[in-house]
Amino acid sequence: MLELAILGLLQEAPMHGYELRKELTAKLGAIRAAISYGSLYPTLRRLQAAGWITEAAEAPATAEEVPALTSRRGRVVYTITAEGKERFAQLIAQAGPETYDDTGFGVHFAFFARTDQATRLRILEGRRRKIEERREGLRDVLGRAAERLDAYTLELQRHGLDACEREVRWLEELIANERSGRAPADPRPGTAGGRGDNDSPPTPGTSRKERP
Amino acid sequence: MLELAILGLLQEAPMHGYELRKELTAKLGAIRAAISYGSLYPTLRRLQAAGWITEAAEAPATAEEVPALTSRRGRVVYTITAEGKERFAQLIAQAGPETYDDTGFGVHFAFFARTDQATRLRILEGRRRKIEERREGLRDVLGRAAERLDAYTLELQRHGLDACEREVRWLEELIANERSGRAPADPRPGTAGGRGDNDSPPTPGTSRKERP
DNA sequence: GTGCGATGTATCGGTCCGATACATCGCGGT
DNA sequence: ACCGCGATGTATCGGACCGATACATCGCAC
Repeated sequence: MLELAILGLLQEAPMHGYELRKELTAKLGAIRAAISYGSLYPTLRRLQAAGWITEAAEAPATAEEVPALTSRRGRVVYTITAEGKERFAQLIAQAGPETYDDTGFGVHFAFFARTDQATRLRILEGRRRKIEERREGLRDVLGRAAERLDAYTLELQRHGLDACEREVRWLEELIANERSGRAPADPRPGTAGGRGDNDSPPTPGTSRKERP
Repeated sequence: MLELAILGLLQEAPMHGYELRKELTAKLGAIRAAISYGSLYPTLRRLQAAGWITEAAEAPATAEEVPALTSRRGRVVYTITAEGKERFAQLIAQAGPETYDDTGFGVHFAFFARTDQATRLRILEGRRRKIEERREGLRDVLGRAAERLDAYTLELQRHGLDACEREVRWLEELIANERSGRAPADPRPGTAGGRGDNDSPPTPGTSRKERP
Protein backbone atom coordinates (compact mmCIF):
# COMPACT_ATOMS: atom_id res chain seq x y z
CA MET A 1 0.00 0.00 0.00
CA LEU A 2 2.75 2.40 0.97
CA GLU A 3 4.54 1.47 -2.22
CA LEU A 4 1.55 2.50 -4.29
CA ALA A 5 1.11 5.75 -2.42
CA ILE A 6 4.76 6.73 -2.77
CA LEU A 7 4.87 5.94 -6.46
CA GLY A 8 1.70 7.93 -6.94
CA LEU A 9 2.97 11.00 -5.14
CA LEU A 10 6.38 11.00 -6.77
CA GLN A 11 4.61 11.02 -10.09
CA GLU A 12 3.52 14.57 -9.34
CA ALA A 13 6.95 15.82 -8.31
CA PRO A 14 10.30 14.60 -6.95
CA MET A 15 10.46 14.89 -3.16
CA HIS A 16 12.55 14.07 -0.15
CA GLY A 17 11.34 11.86 2.69
CA TYR A 18 10.00 14.49 5.04
CA GLU A 19 8.06 16.23 2.30
CA LEU A 20 6.73 12.90 1.09
CA ARG A 21 5.40 12.17 4.54
CA LYS A 22 3.66 15.52 4.75
CA GLU A 23 2.04 15.12 1.35
CA LEU A 24 1.06 11.58 2.22
CA THR A 25 -0.54 12.81 5.42
CA ALA A 26 -2.43 15.53 3.59
CA LYS A 27 -3.67 13.20 0.87
CA LEU A 28 -4.53 10.24 3.08
CA GLY A 29 -5.47 12.14 6.21
CA ALA A 30 -9.03 10.94 5.90
CA ILE A 31 -8.14 7.28 6.21
CA ARG A 32 -5.01 6.95 8.33
CA ALA A 33 -3.18 8.90 10.97
CA ALA A 34 0.26 9.64 9.55
CA ILE A 35 2.66 7.23 8.07
CA SER A 36 5.68 6.36 10.19
CA TYR A 37 9.30 6.90 9.17
CA GLY A 38 9.85 3.36 10.32
CA SER A 39 7.86 2.30 7.27
CA LEU A 40 8.70 5.13 4.94
CA TYR A 41 12.48 4.93 4.78
CA PRO A 42 12.75 1.16 4.46
CA THR A 43 10.12 1.26 1.73
CA LEU A 44 11.99 3.98 -0.15
CA ARG A 45 15.09 1.81 0.09
CA ARG A 46 13.15 -1.13 -1.28
CA LEU A 47 11.72 0.88 -4.17
CA GLN A 48 15.14 2.14 -5.08
CA ALA A 49 16.59 -1.36 -5.02
CA ALA A 50 13.81 -2.47 -7.36
CA GLY A 51 14.57 0.40 -9.71
CA TRP A 52 11.19 2.12 -9.41
CA ILE A 53 12.75 5.30 -8.01
CA THR A 54 16.19 6.90 -7.88
CA GLU A 55 17.66 8.85 -5.02
CA ALA A 56 20.01 11.79 -5.30
CA ALA A 57 21.58 14.21 -2.82
CA GLU A 58 20.09 17.64 -3.27
CA ALA A 59 22.05 20.14 -5.37
CA PRO A 60 22.29 23.76 -4.17
CA ALA A 61 19.61 25.44 -6.27
CA THR A 62 21.05 27.09 -9.43
CA ALA A 63 24.61 26.65 -8.16
CA GLU A 64 24.39 30.35 -7.40
CA GLU A 65 22.02 30.51 -4.42
CA VAL A 66 23.81 30.16 -1.06
CA PRO A 67 26.77 28.46 -2.72
CA ALA A 68 28.70 26.65 0.00
CA LEU A 69 28.16 28.64 3.15
CA THR A 70 27.06 25.76 5.33
CA SER A 71 27.90 22.69 3.25
CA ARG A 72 24.22 21.75 2.69
CA ARG A 73 23.99 18.42 4.45
CA GLY A 74 21.50 15.58 3.90
CA ARG A 75 18.22 15.95 1.99
CA VAL A 76 17.89 13.02 -0.36
CA VAL A 77 15.49 13.69 -3.19
CA TYR A 78 13.60 10.77 -4.71
CA THR A 79 12.51 10.71 -8.33
CA ILE A 80 10.28 8.16 -10.01
CA THR A 81 11.67 6.26 -13.00
CA ALA A 82 9.93 5.12 -16.17
CA GLU A 83 9.79 1.60 -14.71
CA GLY A 84 8.29 3.09 -11.58
CA LYS A 85 5.49 4.68 -13.58
CA GLU A 86 4.79 1.35 -15.22
CA ARG A 87 4.77 -0.31 -11.84
CA PHE A 88 2.31 2.28 -10.54
CA ALA A 89 -0.04 1.75 -13.47
CA GLN A 90 0.13 -1.99 -12.93
CA LEU A 91 -0.56 -1.72 -9.17
CA ILE A 92 -3.46 0.62 -9.81
CA ALA A 93 -5.10 -1.60 -12.40
CA GLN A 94 -4.80 -4.99 -10.71
CA ALA A 95 -7.12 -5.33 -7.73
CA GLY A 96 -6.36 -7.93 -5.07
CA PRO A 97 -8.47 -8.54 -1.94
CA GLU A 98 -6.45 -5.92 -0.04
CA THR A 99 -7.73 -3.33 -2.52
CA TYR A 100 -11.05 -3.35 -0.72
CA ASP A 101 -10.07 -3.10 2.92
CA ASP A 102 -10.20 0.31 4.60
CA THR A 103 -6.64 1.39 3.94
CA GLY A 104 -6.28 -0.21 0.54
CA PHE A 105 -9.46 1.31 -0.76
CA GLY A 106 -8.54 4.72 0.60
CA VAL A 107 -5.20 4.73 -1.15
CA HIS A 108 -6.67 3.55 -4.44
CA PHE A 109 -9.42 6.13 -4.20
CA ALA A 110 -6.92 8.90 -3.49
CA PHE A 111 -5.36 8.18 -6.88
CA PHE A 112 -8.58 7.86 -8.85
CA ALA A 113 -7.58 10.93 -10.84
CA ARG A 114 -4.87 8.71 -12.35
CA THR A 115 -7.12 5.70 -12.78
CA ASP A 116 -9.24 4.86 -15.80
CA GLN A 117 -12.98 4.82 -15.42
CA ALA A 118 -13.45 1.06 -15.80
CA THR A 119 -11.03 0.39 -12.96
CA ARG A 120 -12.62 3.07 -10.82
CA LEU A 121 -15.97 1.41 -11.26
CA ARG A 122 -14.59 -2.02 -10.49
CA ILE A 123 -12.98 -0.81 -7.29
CA LEU A 124 -16.03 1.10 -6.10
CA GLU A 125 -18.21 -1.95 -6.66
CA GLY A 126 -15.74 -4.26 -4.94
CA ARG A 127 -15.62 -1.96 -1.97
CA ARG A 128 -19.38 -1.77 -1.84
CA ARG A 129 -19.62 -5.53 -1.84
CA LYS A 130 -17.15 -5.77 1.01
CA ILE A 131 -18.95 -3.18 3.12
CA GLU A 132 -22.27 -4.85 2.44
CA GLU A 133 -20.82 -8.07 3.78
CA ARG A 134 -19.59 -6.36 6.91
CA ARG A 135 -22.99 -4.76 7.27
CA GLU A 136 -24.72 -8.12 7.04
CA GLY A 137 -22.38 -9.52 9.66
CA LEU A 138 -23.25 -6.72 12.03
CA ARG A 139 -26.96 -7.13 11.40
CA ASP A 140 -26.64 -10.82 12.17
CA VAL A 141 -24.92 -10.15 15.47
CA LEU A 142 -27.41 -7.45 16.40
CA GLY A 143 -30.25 -9.75 15.53
CA ARG A 144 -29.31 -13.26 16.53
CA ALA A 145 -26.66 -12.76 19.21
CA ALA A 146 -27.97 -9.59 20.82
CA GLU A 147 -28.83 -11.09 24.20
CA ARG A 148 -25.35 -12.60 24.55
CA LEU A 149 -23.72 -9.16 24.45
CA ASP A 150 -23.73 -6.26 26.89
CA ALA A 151 -25.27 -2.87 26.17
CA TYR A 152 -21.94 -1.19 25.32
CA THR A 153 -20.90 -3.82 22.83
CA LEU A 154 -24.29 -3.54 21.20
CA GLU A 155 -23.97 0.21 20.99
CA LEU A 156 -20.60 -0.24 19.29
CA GLN A 157 -22.17 -2.57 16.75
CA ARG A 158 -24.98 -0.15 16.10
CA HIS A 159 -22.55 2.64 15.47
CA GLY A 160 -20.56 0.39 13.15
CA LEU A 161 -23.69 -0.65 11.32
CA ASP A 162 -24.66 2.95 10.87
CA ALA A 163 -21.25 3.74 9.41
CA CYS A 164 -21.57 0.81 7.00
CA GLU A 165 -24.97 1.89 5.77
CA ARG A 166 -23.72 5.38 5.29
CA GLU A 167 -20.68 4.26 3.34
CA VAL A 168 -22.78 2.05 1.10
CA ARG A 169 -24.97 5.02 0.27
CA TRP A 170 -21.89 7.13 -0.42
CA LEU A 171 -20.53 4.44 -2.73
CA GLU A 172 -23.84 4.10 -4.54
CA GLU A 173 -23.75 7.78 -5.25
CA LEU A 174 -20.20 7.64 -6.53
CA ILE A 175 -20.99 4.63 -8.69
CA ALA A 176 -24.02 6.27 -10.23
CA ASN A 177 -21.98 9.37 -10.80
CA GLU A 178 -19.22 7.37 -12.38
CA ARG A 179 -21.51 5.48 -14.73
CA SER A 180 -23.15 8.41 -16.40
CA GLY A 181 -21.69 11.71 -15.32
CA ARG A 182 -18.07 12.06 -14.44
CA ALA A 183 -15.81 13.04 -11.50
CA PRO A 184 -17.25 13.40 -8.02
CA ALA A 185 -19.67 16.21 -7.42
CA ASP A 186 -18.38 19.46 -6.05
CA PRO A 187 -20.92 20.65 -3.49
CA ARG A 188 -19.56 24.21 -3.65
CA PRO A 189 -19.43 25.30 -7.29
CA GLY A 190 -16.56 27.67 -8.05
CA THR A 191 -13.54 25.56 -7.15
CA ALA A 192 -13.14 22.83 -9.71
CA GLY A 193 -10.93 19.71 -9.61
CA GLY A 194 -7.20 19.20 -9.88
CA ARG A 195 -4.64 20.89 -12.05
CA GLY A 196 -3.19 20.05 -15.49
CA ASP A 197 -2.28 16.39 -15.20
CA ASN A 198 -5.72 15.41 -14.03
CA ASP A 199 -7.18 12.44 -15.85
CA SER A 200 -10.83 13.22 -15.28
CA PRO A 201 -11.97 16.68 -16.31
CA PRO A 202 -13.94 18.28 -13.49
CA THR A 203 -17.67 18.42 -14.05
CA PRO A 204 -20.03 20.56 -12.03
CA GLY A 205 -22.35 19.05 -9.44
CA THR A 206 -24.39 16.00 -10.33
CA SER A 207 -25.25 14.66 -6.89
CA ARG A 208 -26.13 16.72 -3.88
CA LYS A 209 -25.39 16.35 -0.20
CA GLU A 210 -28.45 14.78 1.47
CA ARG A 211 -30.91 16.55 3.80
CA PRO A 212 -33.93 16.44 1.41
CA MET B 1 -4.59 -4.66 22.09
CA LEU B 2 -5.01 -8.33 21.34
CA GLU B 3 -3.76 -9.10 24.81
CA LEU B 4 -6.46 -6.96 26.36
CA ALA B 5 -9.17 -8.47 24.19
CA ILE B 6 -8.15 -12.04 24.96
CA LEU B 7 -7.93 -11.41 28.68
CA GLY B 8 -11.34 -9.77 28.57
CA LEU B 9 -13.00 -12.60 26.74
CA LEU B 10 -11.46 -15.37 28.81
CA GLN B 11 -12.87 -13.63 31.86
CA GLU B 12 -16.32 -14.64 30.68
CA ALA B 13 -15.45 -18.28 30.04
CA PRO B 14 -12.51 -20.57 29.26
CA MET B 15 -12.14 -21.15 25.53
CA HIS B 16 -9.92 -22.71 22.91
CA GLY B 17 -8.30 -20.73 20.10
CA TYR B 18 -10.88 -21.19 17.40
CA GLU B 19 -13.73 -20.25 19.71
CA LEU B 20 -11.80 -17.27 20.97
CA ARG B 21 -11.39 -16.02 17.43
CA LYS B 22 -15.09 -16.36 16.74
CA GLU B 23 -16.07 -14.50 19.89
CA LEU B 24 -13.46 -11.86 19.16
CA THR B 25 -14.90 -11.42 15.69
CA ALA B 26 -18.42 -11.14 17.02
CA LYS B 27 -17.48 -8.65 19.72
CA LEU B 28 -15.14 -6.51 17.64
CA GLY B 29 -16.79 -6.99 14.27
CA ALA B 30 -17.68 -3.32 14.17
CA ILE B 31 -14.09 -2.14 14.27
CA ARG B 32 -11.88 -4.75 12.65
CA ALA B 33 -12.20 -7.54 10.14
CA ALA B 34 -11.23 -10.74 11.95
CA ILE B 35 -8.15 -11.37 13.95
CA SER B 36 -5.57 -13.62 12.35
CA TYR B 37 -4.28 -16.87 13.79
CA GLY B 38 -0.87 -15.57 13.00
CA SER B 39 -1.41 -13.08 15.81
CA LEU B 40 -3.69 -15.11 18.03
CA TYR B 41 -1.58 -18.17 18.74
CA PRO B 42 1.70 -16.37 19.37
CA THR B 43 -0.13 -13.99 21.71
CA LEU B 44 -1.70 -16.88 23.60
CA ARG B 45 1.75 -18.35 23.96
CA ARG B 46 3.04 -15.06 25.27
CA LEU B 47 0.19 -14.69 27.75
CA GLN B 48 0.78 -18.16 29.05
CA ALA B 49 4.50 -17.53 29.46
CA ALA B 50 3.68 -14.42 31.46
CA GLY B 51 1.31 -16.39 33.68
CA TRP B 52 -1.86 -14.49 32.78
CA ILE B 53 -3.52 -17.60 31.37
CA THR B 54 -3.07 -21.36 31.60
CA GLU B 55 -3.55 -23.86 28.81
CA ALA B 56 -4.87 -27.38 29.22
CA ALA B 57 -5.75 -30.17 26.80
CA GLU B 58 -9.47 -30.67 26.77
CA ALA B 59 -10.91 -33.44 28.94
CA PRO B 60 -13.75 -35.58 27.51
CA ALA B 61 -16.82 -34.00 29.10
CA THR B 62 -17.88 -35.81 32.31
CA ALA B 63 -15.42 -38.65 31.66
CA GLU B 64 -18.50 -40.55 30.55
CA GLU B 65 -19.40 -38.95 27.21
CA VAL B 66 -17.68 -40.54 24.22
CA PRO B 67 -14.93 -42.02 26.40
CA ALA B 68 -12.05 -42.88 24.10
CA LEU B 69 -13.62 -43.83 20.81
CA THR B 70 -11.48 -41.56 18.66
CA SER B 71 -8.73 -40.45 21.04
CA ARG B 72 -9.94 -36.82 21.14
CA ARG B 73 -7.03 -34.99 19.58
CA GLY B 74 -6.00 -31.34 20.01
CA ARG B 75 -8.28 -28.63 21.42
CA VAL B 76 -6.30 -26.64 23.92
CA VAL B 77 -8.51 -24.76 26.35
CA TYR B 78 -7.23 -21.49 27.80
CA THR B 79 -8.25 -20.26 31.24
CA ILE B 80 -7.50 -16.90 32.78
CA THR B 81 -5.57 -16.83 36.07
CA ALA B 82 -5.97 -14.50 39.05
CA GLU B 83 -2.87 -12.64 37.86
CA GLY B 84 -4.48 -12.41 34.44
CA LYS B 85 -7.54 -10.75 35.92
CA GLU B 86 -5.33 -8.25 37.70
CA ARG B 87 -3.46 -7.60 34.49
CA PHE B 88 -6.74 -7.02 32.65
CA ALA B 89 -7.92 -4.53 35.28
CA GLN B 90 -4.62 -2.72 35.03
CA LEU B 91 -4.68 -2.57 31.23
CA ILE B 92 -8.25 -1.31 31.26
CA ALA B 93 -7.59 1.44 33.79
CA GLN B 94 -4.35 2.85 32.39
CA ALA B 95 -4.84 4.77 29.17
CA GLY B 96 -1.89 5.32 26.83
CA PRO B 97 -2.05 7.18 23.50
CA GLU B 98 -2.94 3.93 21.71
CA THR B 99 -6.13 3.83 23.76
CA TYR B 100 -7.58 6.50 21.52
CA ASP B 101 -6.79 5.25 18.05
CA ASP B 102 -9.49 3.42 16.11
CA THR B 103 -8.64 -0.10 17.17
CA GLY B 104 -7.58 0.71 20.71
CA PHE B 105 -10.68 2.70 21.44
CA GLY B 106 -12.89 0.01 19.96
CA VAL B 107 -11.40 -2.69 22.15
CA HIS B 108 -11.65 -0.57 25.28
CA PHE B 109 -15.21 0.36 24.47
CA ALA B 110 -16.14 -3.26 23.91
CA PHE B 111 -15.20 -3.94 27.52
CA PHE B 112 -16.87 -0.91 29.04
CA ALA B 113 -19.22 -3.22 30.90
CA ARG B 114 -16.16 -4.24 32.95
CA THR B 115 -14.84 -0.69 33.30
CA ASP B 116 -15.67 1.78 36.05
CA GLN B 117 -17.51 4.92 35.15
CA ALA B 118 -14.65 7.36 35.75
CA THR B 119 -12.42 5.45 33.34
CA ARG B 120 -15.21 5.20 30.78
CA LEU B 121 -15.61 8.94 30.89
CA ARG B 122 -11.90 9.55 30.59
CA ILE B 123 -11.63 7.29 27.56
CA LEU B 124 -14.67 8.76 25.82
CA GLU B 125 -13.31 12.26 26.30
CA GLY B 126 -9.84 11.28 25.13
CA ARG B 127 -11.31 9.74 22.04
CA ARG B 128 -13.40 12.80 21.36
CA ARG B 129 -10.34 15.01 21.62
CA LYS B 130 -8.47 12.83 19.17
CA ILE B 131 -11.29 12.80 16.64
CA GLU B 132 -11.70 16.54 16.98
CA GLU B 133 -8.06 16.94 16.10
CA ARG B 134 -8.43 14.74 13.05
CA ARG B 135 -11.49 16.75 12.09
CA GLU B 136 -9.59 20.02 12.34
CA GLY B 137 -6.83 18.57 10.19
CA LEU B 138 -9.34 17.63 7.51
CA ARG B 139 -10.99 21.03 7.66
CA ASP B 140 -7.62 22.67 7.21
CA VAL B 141 -6.84 20.60 4.14
CA LEU B 142 -10.28 21.19 2.67
CA GLY B 143 -9.92 24.89 3.31
CA ARG B 144 -6.33 25.87 2.72
CA ALA B 145 -5.03 23.16 0.41
CA ALA B 146 -8.16 22.49 -1.61
CA GLU B 147 -6.87 23.73 -4.96
CA ARG B 148 -3.74 21.58 -4.68
CA LEU B 149 -5.80 18.39 -4.61
CA ASP B 150 -7.92 16.67 -7.25
CA ALA B 151 -11.67 16.21 -7.02
CA TYR B 152 -11.48 12.57 -5.86
CA THR B 153 -9.07 13.27 -3.05
CA LEU B 154 -11.28 16.11 -1.93
CA GLU B 155 -14.32 13.87 -1.97
CA LEU B 156 -12.44 11.40 0.21
CA GLN B 157 -11.62 14.15 2.69
CA ARG B 158 -15.21 15.29 2.75
CA HIS B 159 -16.39 11.79 3.50
CA GLY B 160 -13.80 11.48 6.23
CA LEU B 161 -14.76 14.83 7.71
CA ASP B 162 -18.38 13.76 7.72
CA ALA B 163 -17.48 10.57 9.58
CA CYS B 164 -15.50 12.58 12.14
CA GLU B 165 -18.34 14.98 12.81
CA ARG B 166 -20.70 12.08 13.18
CA GLU B 167 -18.43 10.29 15.60
CA VAL B 168 -17.98 13.40 17.71
CA ARG B 169 -21.73 13.72 17.99
CA TRP B 170 -21.99 10.06 18.94
CA LEU B 171 -19.34 10.51 21.61
CA GLU B 172 -21.03 13.63 22.97
CA GLU B 173 -24.18 11.66 23.37
CA LEU B 174 -22.40 8.82 25.15
CA ILE B 175 -20.56 11.25 27.41
CA ALA B 176 -23.74 13.06 28.39
CA ASN B 177 -25.37 9.71 28.96
CA GLU B 178 -22.48 8.58 31.07
CA ARG B 179 -22.40 11.68 33.22
CA SER B 180 -25.96 11.64 34.41
CA GLY B 181 -27.84 8.56 33.31
CA ARG B 182 -26.13 5.25 32.87
CA ALA B 183 -25.38 2.63 30.18
CA PRO B 184 -25.96 3.39 26.49
CA ALA B 185 -29.49 3.88 25.34
CA ASP B 186 -31.39 0.96 23.90
CA PRO B 187 -33.32 2.24 20.89
CA ARG B 188 -35.61 -0.80 20.86
CA PRO B 189 -37.03 -1.31 24.35
CA GLY B 190 -37.65 -4.95 25.21
CA THR B 191 -34.15 -6.43 24.94
CA ALA B 192 -32.04 -5.12 27.77
CA GLY B 193 -28.27 -5.34 28.26
CA GLY B 194 -25.95 -8.19 29.17
CA ARG B 195 -26.36 -11.02 31.57
CA GLY B 196 -25.42 -11.46 35.24
CA ASP B 197 -21.80 -10.32 35.33
CA ASN B 198 -22.61 -6.97 33.80
CA ASP B 199 -21.15 -4.03 35.66
CA SER B 200 -23.59 -1.40 34.46
CA PRO B 201 -27.28 -2.14 34.94
CA PRO B 202 -29.17 -1.48 31.72
CA THR B 203 -31.29 1.61 31.71
CA PRO B 204 -34.04 2.28 29.21
CA GLY B 205 -33.68 4.81 26.40
CA THR B 206 -32.26 8.22 27.15
CA SER B 207 -31.06 9.27 23.72
CA ARG B 208 -32.83 8.68 20.47
CA LYS B 209 -31.66 7.80 17.01
CA GLU B 210 -31.83 10.94 14.85
CA ARG B 211 -34.16 11.46 11.84
CA PRO B 212 -36.14 14.39 13.26
C1' DG C 1 -17.82 -44.40 0.63
C1' DT C 2 -16.49 -40.23 -0.42
C1' DG C 3 -15.86 -35.64 -0.94
C1' DC C 4 -16.42 -31.17 1.28
C1' DG C 5 -17.17 -27.49 4.46
C1' DA C 6 -16.68 -26.47 9.29
C1' DT C 7 -13.67 -27.11 13.14
C1' DG C 8 -9.14 -26.96 14.96
C1' DT C 9 -3.82 -25.93 15.80
C1' DA C 10 0.25 -23.94 14.15
C1' DT C 11 4.28 -21.39 11.57
C1' DC C 12 6.62 -18.08 8.41
C1' DG C 13 7.69 -13.99 5.89
C1' DG C 14 6.52 -9.45 5.41
C1' DT C 15 4.42 -4.83 6.35
C1' DC C 16 3.94 -1.25 9.26
C1' DC C 17 4.16 1.25 13.75
C1' DG C 18 6.19 3.65 17.89
C1' DA C 19 10.12 4.91 20.24
C1' DT C 20 14.38 6.63 19.80
C1' DA C 21 18.58 8.95 18.23
C1' DC C 22 20.84 12.56 16.15
C1' DA C 23 21.89 16.89 13.34
C1' DT C 24 20.62 21.52 11.32
C1' DC C 25 17.99 25.82 10.69
C1' DG C 26 15.69 30.04 11.81
C1' DC C 27 13.39 32.59 15.18
C1' DG C 28 12.21 34.99 19.39
C1' DG C 29 13.52 36.04 24.04
C1' DT C 30 16.75 37.99 27.37
C1' DA D 1 25.45 38.02 21.95
C1' DC D 2 23.73 33.89 23.28
C1' DC D 3 20.42 30.29 24.13
C1' DG D 4 16.71 27.44 23.65
C1' DC D 5 13.07 25.50 21.06
C1' DG D 6 10.14 24.02 17.45
C1' DA D 7 10.30 22.76 12.63
C1' DT D 8 12.96 20.30 9.31
C1' DG D 9 15.47 16.28 8.15
C1' DT D 10 17.46 11.20 7.97
C1' DA D 11 17.68 6.83 9.99
C1' DT D 12 17.29 2.24 12.87
C1' DC D 13 15.26 -1.33 15.96
C1' DG D 14 12.04 -4.25 18.28
C1' DG D 15 7.53 -5.61 18.25
C1' DA D 16 2.56 -6.17 16.74
C1' DC D 17 -0.24 -7.94 13.47
C1' DC D 18 -1.58 -9.92 8.90
C1' DG D 19 -2.04 -13.27 4.93
C1' DA D 20 -0.74 -17.43 3.10
C1' DT D 21 -0.02 -21.89 4.02
C1' DA D 22 0.04 -26.53 5.98
C1' DC D 23 -2.13 -30.21 8.06
C1' DA D 24 -5.57 -33.15 10.71
C1' DT D 25 -10.42 -34.35 12.20
C1' DC D 26 -15.53 -34.33 12.26
C1' DG D 27 -20.13 -34.72 10.55
C1' DC D 28 -23.14 -34.83 6.83
C1' DA D 29 -25.04 -34.83 2.34
C1' DC D 30 -24.79 -37.02 -2.09
